[in-house]
Amino acid sequence: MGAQPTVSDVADAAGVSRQTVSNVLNAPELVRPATRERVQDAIGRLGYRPHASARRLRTQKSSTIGIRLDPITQDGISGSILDRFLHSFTEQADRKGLRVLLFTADGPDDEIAQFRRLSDAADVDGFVLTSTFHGDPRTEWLIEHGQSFVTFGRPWGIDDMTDPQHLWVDVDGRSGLRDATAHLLHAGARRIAFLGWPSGSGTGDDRREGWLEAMRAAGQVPESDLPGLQAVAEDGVTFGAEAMRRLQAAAGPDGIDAVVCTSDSLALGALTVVGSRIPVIGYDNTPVAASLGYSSVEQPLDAVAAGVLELLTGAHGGRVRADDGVTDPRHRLVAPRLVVRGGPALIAPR
Amino acid sequence: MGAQPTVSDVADAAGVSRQTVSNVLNAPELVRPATRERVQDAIGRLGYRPHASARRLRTQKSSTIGIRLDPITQDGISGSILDRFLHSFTEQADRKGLRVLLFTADGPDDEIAQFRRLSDAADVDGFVLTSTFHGDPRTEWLIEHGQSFVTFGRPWGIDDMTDPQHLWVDVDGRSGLRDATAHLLHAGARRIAFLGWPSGSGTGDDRREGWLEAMRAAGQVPESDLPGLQAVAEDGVTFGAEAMRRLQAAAGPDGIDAVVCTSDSLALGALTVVGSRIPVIGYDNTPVAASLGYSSVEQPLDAVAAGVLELLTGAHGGRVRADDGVTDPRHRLVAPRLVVRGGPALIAPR
DNA sequence: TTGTAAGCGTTATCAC
DNA sequence: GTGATAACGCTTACAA
Repeated sequence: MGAQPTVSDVADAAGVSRQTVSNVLNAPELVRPATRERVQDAIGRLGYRPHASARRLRTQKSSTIGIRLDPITQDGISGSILDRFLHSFTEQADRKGLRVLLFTADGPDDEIAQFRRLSDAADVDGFVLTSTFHGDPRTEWLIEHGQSFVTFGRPWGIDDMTDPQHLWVDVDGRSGLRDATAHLLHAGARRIAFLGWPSGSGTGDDRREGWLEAMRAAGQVPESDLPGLQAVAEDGVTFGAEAMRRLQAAAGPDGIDAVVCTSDSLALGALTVVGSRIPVIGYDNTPVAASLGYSSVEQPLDAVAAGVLELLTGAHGGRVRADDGVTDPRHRLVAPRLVVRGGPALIAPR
Repeated sequence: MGAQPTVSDVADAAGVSRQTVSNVLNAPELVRPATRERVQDAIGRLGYRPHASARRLRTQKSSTIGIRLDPITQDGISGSILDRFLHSFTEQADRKGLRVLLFTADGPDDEIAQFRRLSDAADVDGFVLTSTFHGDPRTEWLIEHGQSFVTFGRPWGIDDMTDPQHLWVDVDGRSGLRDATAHLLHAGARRIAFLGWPSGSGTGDDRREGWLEAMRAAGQVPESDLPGLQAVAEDGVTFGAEAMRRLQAAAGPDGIDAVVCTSDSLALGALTVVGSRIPVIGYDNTPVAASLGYSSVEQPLDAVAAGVLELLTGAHGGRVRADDGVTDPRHRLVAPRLVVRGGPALIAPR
């Protein structure tokens, strides 16, 4: 390895000044083609690479995005969703010359402490937040402290959704569940149940709306029956199973023709109860849904990552944009896609 | 927010020189308590935080570890294992003042290109590699180029395992499967089958050895029957199901009492075939195993992360160590733990 | 114990 | 178009 060559070394090797080397790198058009070539050649020969920290110090830009790793969940199977987003985001960020720095935090307050730490130390130029929730204190702090950030997930407060300072990208869960429900209706199902999270979670309520809309549009079930076709549970396979049993008990003589869920975990729980007797559609299209063969609504994470990045850097790419100059739309709502599968693999009975 | 204060600002505020401020931060014992306190006070008042890039430039240390995000797998459910490791690693690294930088790569060659990019730019001081495999070109490159690194996973080449330049931490999969098999034997099972990956994968062969050892130690099944109690398949739920069927077909009249697998994906596949008729034990203790309630061998990822970090930084913590001065054991083999569960939730038949 | 001076590798400013 | 000079914020000799 030996010491890495510096601009000076390249300059000497090419017979030019340090400055010219820098220009070749950062403003090639200012440099005469012949010289440029000579410098490029020296760069290649010496294997020169700019020293990232030096450049960051000088330019006062870290070209680094901070992102918190979600806490690991116990009873869910959807951990891989952030994983996939992260993968896609890292890959795309890399192509724009941005690095992704990880951190962890115990709860929102700790996360805010981390924001402060990382931004004060000029370690990052901006943040990506995931799992936004109702009355999220994190975005407030970030706005107040002039930090660039984009959230994967809408702000769920009353007016927050149109706050020009809050850039966000989200998946249109409502349309996802509308599509899932419509698909089942089209396949002949009438009484389609909804299995979701307790209300108040924003995301969950939104998805529930999609089911409601589709059910009302179809008009196959009287409005008065709709409440009985819903059950809520915390996310998790066991909770899903439990809620499914409640649903069956409450369904009355007509029963249930199909189920749509707000997560693959709930769907899997439901499936452990109903098996392949009735179709169950999940949400997130996790590997588990794919493996077991049940339908699920897929979030287009590549598109989400691209949107987040675009909002963060400005459409033209490059470095993280300053606060001002935001002229593009400030949020993106991307449509999910229903992945239809035959039905779950059968786990043979005892 | 305004500009961040610098050492000079703190020095002025405390009525000392820049140098003294730096000493308070990096060598407090050199500074008289009274002055130290005055400086600390000014730091607190101004909210001073050292500029990370400036410090890194000066010290020629990035205090950053690079880690590649595994490619996302299609048919597997174990993606979350790296996820959990990453979480634990990031958290522990953070406590030692190390940052974790992410990158992605398409295959080993591309990953090596990334190594070069990140190390040439002095963006990272070292790497953590996951998913090592037979004849892994990555470690060779890293050694050759004097880069610090630790692998999660043993080197599987002939002599590589004792290569003093290759630090590694791994989970003792052999003992994991030995325990799993022993547990089943203890519970009364005799003919225990092994469902694993095609030989050559190091990790898989090692785990298979554990099963073999336990079976031979028990002596309940004649040696000549053992080959018939094995099936191999690529990792994945559907592959696992298929292999399980082959296993049943080949088992002969005595059948199979239980199955141990090299992954939760294979185990789930097997379960879709045998249901709860016979016990199946997986590997990785993924959320899916927990949710569905089948037993699995858990990798102690916190311990692995701690080991990796320790090897990377030296037992005393702090910064990433230089190449020389490695006196501690150069690898850690940590024992996994069998998590016993009642049996899989039943997916009702059609 | 504290202060002075130099330099880490880069880029921005301004002469030439 | 190219080159000297300064500065980004920090740490580390070395001198006081």
